[in-house]
Amino acid sequence: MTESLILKVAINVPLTRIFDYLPAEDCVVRPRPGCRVRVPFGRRNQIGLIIDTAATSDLPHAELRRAITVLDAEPLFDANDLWLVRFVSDYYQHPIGEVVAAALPALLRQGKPLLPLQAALSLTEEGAATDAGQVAKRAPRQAALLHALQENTAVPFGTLDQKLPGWRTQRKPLLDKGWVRLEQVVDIANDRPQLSEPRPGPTLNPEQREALAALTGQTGFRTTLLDGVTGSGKTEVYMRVMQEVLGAGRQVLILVPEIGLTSQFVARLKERIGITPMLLHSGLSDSERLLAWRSARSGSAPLILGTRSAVFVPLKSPGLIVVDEEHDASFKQTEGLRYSARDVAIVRGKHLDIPVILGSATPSLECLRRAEEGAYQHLTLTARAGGAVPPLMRLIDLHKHPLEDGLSAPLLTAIGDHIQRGHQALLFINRRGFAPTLICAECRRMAECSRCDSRMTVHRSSNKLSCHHCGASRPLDARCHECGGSCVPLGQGTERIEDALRARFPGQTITRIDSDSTRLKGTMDKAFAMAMSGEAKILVGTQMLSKGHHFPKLTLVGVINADQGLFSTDFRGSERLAQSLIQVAGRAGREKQQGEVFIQTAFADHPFWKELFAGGYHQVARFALAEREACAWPPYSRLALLRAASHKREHTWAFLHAAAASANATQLNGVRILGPVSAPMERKAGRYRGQLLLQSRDRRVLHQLLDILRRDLEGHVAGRRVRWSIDVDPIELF
DNA sequence: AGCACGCCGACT
DNA sequence: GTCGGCGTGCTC
Repeated sequence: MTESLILKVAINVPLTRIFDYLPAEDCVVRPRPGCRVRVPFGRRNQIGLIIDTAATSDLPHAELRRAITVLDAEPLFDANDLWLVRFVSDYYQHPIGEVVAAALPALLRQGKPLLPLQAALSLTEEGAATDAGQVAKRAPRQAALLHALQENTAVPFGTLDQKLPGWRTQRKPLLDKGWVRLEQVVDIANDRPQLSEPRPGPTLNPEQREALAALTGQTGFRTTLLDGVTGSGKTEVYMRVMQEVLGAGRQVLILVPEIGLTSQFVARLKERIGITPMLLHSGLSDSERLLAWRSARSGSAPLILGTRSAVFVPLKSPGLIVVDEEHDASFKQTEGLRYSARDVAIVRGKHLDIPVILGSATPSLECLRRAEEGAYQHLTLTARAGGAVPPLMRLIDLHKHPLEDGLSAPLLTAIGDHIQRGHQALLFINRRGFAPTLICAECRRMAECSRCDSRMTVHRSSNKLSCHHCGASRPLDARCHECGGSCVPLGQGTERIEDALRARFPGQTITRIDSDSTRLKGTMDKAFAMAMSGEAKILVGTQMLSKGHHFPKLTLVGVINADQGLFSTDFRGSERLAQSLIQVAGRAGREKQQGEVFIQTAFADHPFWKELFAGGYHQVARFALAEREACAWPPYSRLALLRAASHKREHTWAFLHAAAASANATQLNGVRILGPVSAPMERKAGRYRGQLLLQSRDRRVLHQLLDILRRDLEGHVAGRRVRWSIDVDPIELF
């Protein structure tokens, strides 16, 4: 009889192909799609995932090798999960094996069992026949162990540790007597959800009630954009919808941009819904991650809260996906598999036929546009809960108010006022370190990174120059390398602003929060605790401070420098700037106190400010959308970016020209091929970088081109000398 | 990615 | 005479 079963296996290698195998010889476990298999691959063994089974292979039978073993009795991924893996691989032009790897916890990737085996002890027949009472006279502790084993077939070591501390010393004697034997049992981990008493929620305002009404009773797929200003009670609306879904016995998956935002969400869910969500993020150990993944898959976790990669977690009975802070760039992975968790969530929701809710105070233009088209349900919350008033925003024109150490007089006065009233002030500056660069006072040469086309940042706490692009660092130059002149720091960073504030507000507690000050474990929690309690009077920080956190005593926000955002080379510049300003402004004054926001700019007559002050974020968004439509930028077109980097500039260019030629040769209508061009910071970490931008109004044509282009490039010799990647729906163009 | 094969430079 | 450099090729 001819062999008829072929396994289509995804292997974690950067190859687009799926590999065909014959089933293992000793087919104890039936190989089914979604199960892992150990297979011979080249000269080594690899763990792969069976994506599909088939009757035939494109390869002659003789060239197929046989799988070694099937590792899972039950598939890890069901048909829907496998569909998603394939979709993501196709859409993002990424090897399917690497997509599987992104979707699996590390331990499963390494071939560990889904349910870990635990060492256990059980009685032998001899042991069972032994009279424990007799033994107790001479060896009471041995008898106690025998007794503990009496009831069960096999008792895991962990259980014995709890029931009979010190039992381990009796293990060897009993083994020697042949009364007990060692076994391996499946560890039935305690993955029941932690339940607590839910607290009733606040009374909803009319807008919230309306939003809730539009969301309830809906089980099929629909994407809803919940567009609500900071403090409008979006979370309360989510939670009511979640309660409904959970009540129907289905699971809820919540995605948040960063680990830092999970803890407060956890607290609220625990309090309001009475379920401690299962966490799934990069801060977990491998075994914690596996546990969380497993309970999502088995359905024992009703509520799963995770960051980006949690979008792939298998769910037994999915009922709802919520993406909080939908606009946040962290949802897009910027290396390797460059997926957008928000977009994958929507596609997954559609495939599973369940609702997806996207929440934001500053929705991405992509989502606003989809809502405008009617593709998404658009629900708006404009009223702040508890009658809070929106913060007062004002511009400080730096031509009228010169800077002293980065701070203008009106801002300094405001800081003084607010802290005198017992409130807090937050100074926002998107540059960590002491100063953006070091300059020679004589010849005006700036300290440059030797591996990148960039300046090095001055860090005073460590007395070093460091490059924020490649991580290189060296001691501060005392004298200019060129002319021997003395060097001075140029510009402002968080450290320098902190220093300036200390000099001006002596005796006040000032806390700096950026990735340098919070690097040590525990320092971040401590800094945030000081900020929350109001103990710290002045907070200085980067983006880190602006996301999600609620500081009850904060009434003043100062934006030190908004101008880099005004002249961004990226077409998303104004969207980004508006988002980060609104997000940071949202930190000011939540309860009864009205907040104030001061923005320092040297370009007070830039049209951006007129839009922002006239109509807030949504006005900026309207203008930006009109601009994008005129230039056919997303969301009015789709983009894909081919990036390349190599140590030799000519290799990068040769590759990109070959790529452009290949793209042109497809003769596909409706795709614009822009470039190749070099990246604005051409050299980074010693590599010369360049790119080719592909743009089309028709997603399908763009993908047709990408399919061809990728295949061409994979076979091209020029591709072997460079690092290249395709970024579908890039969010950073340069 | 890994791993082997292969063909040219400085060393026990 | 070899050890080892990384270019090239291949993985069902």
